[in-house]
Amino acid sequence: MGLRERKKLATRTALSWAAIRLIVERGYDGVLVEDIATEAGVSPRTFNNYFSSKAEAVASRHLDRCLQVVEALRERPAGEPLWEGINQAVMAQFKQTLEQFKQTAEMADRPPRDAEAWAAGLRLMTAVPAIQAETLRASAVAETALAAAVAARTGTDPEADLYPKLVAAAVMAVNTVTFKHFVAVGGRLPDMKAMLIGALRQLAAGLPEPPR
Amino acid sequence: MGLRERKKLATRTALSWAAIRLIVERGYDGVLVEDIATEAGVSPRTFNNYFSSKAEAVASRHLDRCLQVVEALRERPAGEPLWEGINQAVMAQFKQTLEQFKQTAEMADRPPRDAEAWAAGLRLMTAVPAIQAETLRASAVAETALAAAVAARTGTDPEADLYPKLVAAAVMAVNTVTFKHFVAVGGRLPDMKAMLIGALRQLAAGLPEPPR
DNA sequence: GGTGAAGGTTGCGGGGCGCGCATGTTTGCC
DNA sequence: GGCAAACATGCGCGCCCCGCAACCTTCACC
Repeated sequence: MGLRERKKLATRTALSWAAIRLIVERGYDGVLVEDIATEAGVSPRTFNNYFSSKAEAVASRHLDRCLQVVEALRERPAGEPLWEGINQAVMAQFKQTLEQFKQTAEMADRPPRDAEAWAAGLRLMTAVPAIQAETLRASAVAETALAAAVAARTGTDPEADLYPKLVAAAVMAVNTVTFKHFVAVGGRLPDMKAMLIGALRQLAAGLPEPPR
Repeated sequence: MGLRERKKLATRTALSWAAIRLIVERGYDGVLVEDIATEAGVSPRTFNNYFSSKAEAVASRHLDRCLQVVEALRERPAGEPLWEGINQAVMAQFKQTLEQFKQTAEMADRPPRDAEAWAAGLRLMTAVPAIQAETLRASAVAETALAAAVAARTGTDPEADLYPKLVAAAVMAVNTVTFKHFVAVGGRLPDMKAMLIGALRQLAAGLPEPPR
């Protein structure tokens, strides 16, 4: 990867993190595009070369995370059963989310005792309609890619067949629900891993009636 | 329902239809909020008393449709199996969507031969990022309501239990996929009904591997 | 029916946003 | 080393969204 592309990626990431940090701290309306650009060390005009709105900048991290799941699935051994591969891909990315979460807190230069304030800000941020909308759109984009990966793995047609789309939608749904819960509990995860696995298993097995 | 509320609802609906009609005809950027307001017979300022963006006005019809599914499920007899109720609720609303679709075309005052132009406009409209995002958010809102309905029906906890959320997410996913296909084929529906039912059945039964 | 309170609509004004365009600067390639 | 493409930036404009204040309609209670 050339210098050019690396720089672009760095700028993009910096803008996205800056947007998240500032908005978590000051609230969505308390942050101008100008602030984000300044924080990332570029001009305000440049912000809109990368993102077409504040919300998109925020959701961009989410999009990247989701696309990594797709990447992970594509790299699982070909002979592996579909749902085993999905399990592994999702779990791998889940661990990485934890890393990122810690990084975020560190990047915000916060002592651990402010963790609750950070979590509260996160909750507030995810409650903003525009951010919800853009985050969901990111999920939808990733879902399409995931469906393609599932189709490739199961030998189905990504356009004509319903199965890969259904699987993709179901997996993304689990991802979304889990992420919401993650934010709701403020980043502390009691048995979230088990929850993720359990949800995926339920999906694969079907949902005829509530467990137990 | 008093006169006041009826008027409000009428204005809201009129604004939403006007937004859809104009945008399908002229494209998203070819329509100003002012145009929509004029079309609906209110002042531009009033538009933003009902919707906080053009995209939200468009998605509002989708939201209403989704919430009707929830309503329909709530009105199914209590003893009925969950997935039977879901099937009926979804199918009932699907029929209504057809009605609405015809109505839309009629409201646009178009002879049937312009159906392709209308469909093309629709496709264009649904490709606009802001509209995609807002539509997905509407789905998410409805999903929450659906989860609550499922919880009520299955005696599970809408907050703590994962099952109702998973069911809701899965059903909404089917709805979304179907709607996309609906738009993709331009409103002509070969065996979409069977497709819907089949998808719902697959979900209930589980997705361990592709059918056949 | 009359009347006050609540709820809606509208015009005005302003800050912010998103983007097209033109210009200067950096990167990649030969 | 030099050229072309890609990128960052400044400028400017039109639109959007919303707060505010004034006016008008509906509703409930008398």
